[in-house]
Amino acid sequence: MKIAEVIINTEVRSLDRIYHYIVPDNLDAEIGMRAEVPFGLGNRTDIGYIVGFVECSPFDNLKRIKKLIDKKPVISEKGIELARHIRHMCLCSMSEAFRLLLPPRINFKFEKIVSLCDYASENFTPLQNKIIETLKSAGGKAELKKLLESCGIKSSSVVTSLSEKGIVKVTEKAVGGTKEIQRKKVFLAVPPHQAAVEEGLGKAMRKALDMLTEYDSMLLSELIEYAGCSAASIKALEKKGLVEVKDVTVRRNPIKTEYPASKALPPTDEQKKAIDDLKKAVDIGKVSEHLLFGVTGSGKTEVFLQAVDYALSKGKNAVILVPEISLTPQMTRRFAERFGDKVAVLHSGLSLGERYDEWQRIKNGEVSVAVGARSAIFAPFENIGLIVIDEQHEDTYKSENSPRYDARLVGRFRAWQNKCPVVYASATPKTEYFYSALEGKINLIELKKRYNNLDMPEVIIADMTAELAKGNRSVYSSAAITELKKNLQNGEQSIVFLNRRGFSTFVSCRVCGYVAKCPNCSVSLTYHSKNELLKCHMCGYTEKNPSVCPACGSKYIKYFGTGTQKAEDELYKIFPNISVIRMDADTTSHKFSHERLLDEFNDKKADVLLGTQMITKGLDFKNVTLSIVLAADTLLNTGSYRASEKAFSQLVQVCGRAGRGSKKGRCVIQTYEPQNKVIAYAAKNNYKGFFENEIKSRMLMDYPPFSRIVQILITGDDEIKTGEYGMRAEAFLRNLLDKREGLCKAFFGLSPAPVFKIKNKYRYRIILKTIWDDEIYNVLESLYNKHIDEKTPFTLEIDIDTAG
DNA sequence: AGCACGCCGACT
DNA sequence: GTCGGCGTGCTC
Repeated sequence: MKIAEVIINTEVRSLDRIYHYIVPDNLDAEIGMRAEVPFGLGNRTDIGYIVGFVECSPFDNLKRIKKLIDKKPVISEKGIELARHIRHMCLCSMSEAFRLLLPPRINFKFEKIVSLCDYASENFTPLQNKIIETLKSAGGKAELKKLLESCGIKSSSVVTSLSEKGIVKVTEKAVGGTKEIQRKKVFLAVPPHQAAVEEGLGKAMRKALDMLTEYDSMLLSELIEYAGCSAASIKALEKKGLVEVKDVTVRRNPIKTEYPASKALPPTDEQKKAIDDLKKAVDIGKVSEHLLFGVTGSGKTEVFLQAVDYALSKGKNAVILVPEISLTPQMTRRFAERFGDKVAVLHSGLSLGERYDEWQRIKNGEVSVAVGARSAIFAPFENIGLIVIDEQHEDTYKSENSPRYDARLVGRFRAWQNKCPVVYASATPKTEYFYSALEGKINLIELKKRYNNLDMPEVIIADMTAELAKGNRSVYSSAAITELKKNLQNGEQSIVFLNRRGFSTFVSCRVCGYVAKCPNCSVSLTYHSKNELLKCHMCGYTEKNPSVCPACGSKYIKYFGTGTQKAEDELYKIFPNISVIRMDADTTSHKFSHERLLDEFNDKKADVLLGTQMITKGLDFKNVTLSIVLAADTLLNTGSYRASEKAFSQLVQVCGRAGRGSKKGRCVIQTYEPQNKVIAYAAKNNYKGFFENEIKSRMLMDYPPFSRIVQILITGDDEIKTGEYGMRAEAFLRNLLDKREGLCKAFFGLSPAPVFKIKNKYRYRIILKTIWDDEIYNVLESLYNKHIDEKTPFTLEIDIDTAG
């Protein structure tokens, strides 16, 4: 008898184990297929993943698989092995891990439908009567959950009793699955000039219409959000015949395939060595790790392209990860130019249908290269010859929601499975990785020269304390102003970069000190000038910007902080004729506005591009010769042990934006701390100097890679009870650690998390520092399993700083 | 989670 | 007695 080992697809962690099912003779079950199986006392139908077969089972009364969902396995055996690995590393369930390996929404659920049968009148209990009456008024059919809800009944035993008597019938219906999502889209129904002169519209309607004129068509939900109007306003516009609302399937073409084919460029000596190293690693048929350490503009992409080309020539596939693909269309473009329709693109900007299609193309072997963001590391290739992780220092490689996997570590595991090389590339590698490279655990490949031997930009550090002493109270240093003036005269473009952290815009009252705070989270609300709203960055709560102080009634309530807005205003004050494009969360909330603003800047429609983090990412403007960093010190001192590393990499990145064309670039870094070592090393683009300094301080402070930092986050609705549960978890953990001498180096017991309340949940944390050893995973697994077993109303999340 | 089983108070 | 609420324990 053939017995299948099955993992039930469920959110419930306590069901995360193998169940045995008899495979009926007529079914061709294979490992990696999904099946419909009866589960639980009521034998409800659930989806199960077949992960193996056994000859006999210690359980009697095995149930039988009902039917197979897939004709071919959706997950390979290597995929199952990968899921097990993810489960261990991320402390998640198998079905959560499987979800990462599959396109979104391919699984569905079964709903129970109750339908009324013909029956002879009987004496019914009041509740039974209520059910029958409700069913009658619903047309004889209703979904079980909704039926019980509308009758105000909590247990389903009444329905069971009716079903046993044959008065109702309970059936199952599959719901969900890979259906395209239909969304409402608003189109302009009249020519733009007519829309512009249309009269008799309210303020909200006018704004919505103007916005629509600008973009031609927008999703209804987006239009409502960005125009700050209501659905009623749009309805009114529709009634007037000015706009049309249609249902559309959201779909965009991921790659415009008409790119002209590109050929391999002749590599420089350094590039050639790098390419040869990787080719050898592909040939050797063993797992290997490489750190491609190359300054900006050293031609790393060309190295990837030629190494990938080689892997493909050996009949293998390749995976290329970029930090955030919607910000780096260049990468997709260059791969599409070189490999044409052999490339699949995967990222969050794709519609469900597109993602499903791309996944299928990979699975069916129609493509051999996958380029994408974090989740593309799960591209369902069977035979990988090369994995590339570009800009490997970026935080986006670690997932922020559960399962919190690190794509770099997943890449390493897949490289091990596929016996192939994995390449981490960066101009400013993560400290742990560079350390590993120096230790010889990772092969270090250096690209020291910039392509075409471009000079690195000249960097000026402006001491803002001295500026202040000289009486300059402006946001801009005199050096910045001088350099900007030069650029304006020469018709060259400039970039002004602000760190979001130093420039938040919260609203407060000058009279009583009231600060607008989120009612659900312990953070201040942020002001958005676009739609005059206050928004919470944690939970998305919004309210109207108050005109008088809600606490004291004063009119002197203003938004605070020198935001991007202020930096822009000051530019206009100093240079009245300057044209500036401002890019921040405020001006780019619309999906396409980001690309549009960048295109405008690229077309030289503005002198200055001013913005936050988002303007530093992989942009390549040839005419930019000056970049200015405001308040560089706010990048430091963030309290995280990774602050220096992050600040360094951002400063280097901003400097690198200047002088990518034929002209030499300049960069002005403004700071109140001009003697700061991190800034000094960044100014000289001296990574190795920075690294030496950083690794010493990491060793001194016992931070990674010399230790592991673990954070345990406990959240719950009730402030006191959550704290109490946290104390119990802490005691349990301490006990576990006591049994393993030498594992834990430091234990910081339960304390409120930095943001104590998010979405009305109270948050506590425990932090530990342990030795660099995998044993900690076992300890945390025990803690986690105990938490699951206890079935409390609290959540316990564990974050192991795995990078390294 | 979802479902059954079993215990117990309320109500005919 | 019977109905139905609620706590407990299991799911191959």
